[in-house]
Amino acid sequence: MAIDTRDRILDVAERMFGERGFPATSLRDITTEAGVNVASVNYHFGSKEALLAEVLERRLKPINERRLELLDTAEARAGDEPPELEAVIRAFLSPPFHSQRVWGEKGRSFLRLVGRIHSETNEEFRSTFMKQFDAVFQRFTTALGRALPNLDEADLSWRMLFMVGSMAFTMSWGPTLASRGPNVARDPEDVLESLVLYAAAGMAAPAPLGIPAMTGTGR
Amino acid sequence: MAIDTRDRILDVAERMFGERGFPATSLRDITTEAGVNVASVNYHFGSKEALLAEVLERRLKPINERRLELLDTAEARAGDEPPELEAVIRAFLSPPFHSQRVWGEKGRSFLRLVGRIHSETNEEFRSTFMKQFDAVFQRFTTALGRALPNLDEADLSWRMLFMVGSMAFTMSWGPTLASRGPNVARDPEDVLESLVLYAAAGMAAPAPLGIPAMTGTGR
DNA sequence: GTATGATTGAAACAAACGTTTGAGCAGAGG
DNA sequence: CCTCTGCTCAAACGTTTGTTTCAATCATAC
Repeated sequence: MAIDTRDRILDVAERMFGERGFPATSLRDITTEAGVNVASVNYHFGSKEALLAEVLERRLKPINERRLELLDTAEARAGDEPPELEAVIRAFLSPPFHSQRVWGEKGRSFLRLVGRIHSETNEEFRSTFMKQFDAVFQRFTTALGRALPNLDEADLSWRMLFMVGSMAFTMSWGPTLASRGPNVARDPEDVLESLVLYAAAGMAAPAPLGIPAMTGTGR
Repeated sequence: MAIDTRDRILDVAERMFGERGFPATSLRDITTEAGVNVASVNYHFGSKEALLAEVLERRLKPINERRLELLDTAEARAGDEPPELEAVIRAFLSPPFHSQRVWGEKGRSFLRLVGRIHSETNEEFRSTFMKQFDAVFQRFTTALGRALPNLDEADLSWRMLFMVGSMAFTMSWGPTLASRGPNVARDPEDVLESLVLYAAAGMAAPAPLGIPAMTGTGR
């Protein structure tokens, strides 16, 4: 019957992990809904954690590749100059939101899952998982540092944390907020626009404390 | 022996929920570390979920009260004018960070827990839990709307989501980031300053799309 | 047609979970 | 003295967890 058991499991797992969270979803929940046997998870993936890893990688790999692509073009367009701040931010934020469009409902629950990953897996899983992002973070930190020369390493790191935070939180809570009613509901593409504007303005805020290196945009 | 079993359980639960997450922490983990019997949790709190609720309320109640206090003074200081944007934001963000100072290590793991709450409890728990925040959100949304008259309801809601996202994420990941080394480590009070600056700039960003009601970068 | 290797099925596994039980203990009030 | 109340304890409760087992089934190549 099953056209492809593997994919059926991946799809259902993605949705359920996103809706209920990883620890709260049992393998039997998944396999029952997918109409496959419990054993097939361990047969195809090895373990529940390995299933999660595969669910993530399947979607995240193209997202991160796209991020680097967009950053490449932004940097190429700037030539020797520092890349444009908003372009860098957009290169980082837009791929996951754009994927939401492409993947429809599936993509949406995946985004909620990504928003949750940071908080509901154990440390060792995260660290092995985060290696996928090392190259991405490295490149974007460098690019942001060039676009914002008045910020030191600490400022950059913390502001990137702020940005990733709004992104992750928006991914997991956006659907909930949007269900509040037509007054606040927004097209994902518009949410992205808002987020890019917000992050760009936040990034460009004057450096804190009394560490002005190039004090630019004063009040 | 136990001076106060209740408090011992609360303290250990707070730390472990913060470190490992709620679903990943078993009652036996908690009671073993606290040196008390497993049954005492159900005796004193009724259930594991009720324990979590009490852990949260114990710290969150004074935080939210303090938020409203600070907002009161900010609005009083402004008289009939809209309150100052940065003051409103600071009123919202500073109490949890300040509590980190007061409570030391305990407060820190609590902040991590708060950052996680949004993603690792089931929907019904969250909705009953979120009622504590309704009044706070209401007041702050109104205040922000007065300080930023060029934003409509949707803009305000989403930007508040962005702000809460950076806050929650910083709470749960700040300690990890700070452990990266002295180049990025920062005093909690300084992180708060960065976050306030970032959020204030993001909030004050021009309204997105083509919905300018009062177009302008500020007042 | 039959052999072969990949996949699925029902059932069982041990371990861990949150919760409950009921006996036992301490101290205060009468 | 006894009794009552608040609390702790070891043990067991019934589920559910992720994982394993092994026979049955499938598709494909010989």
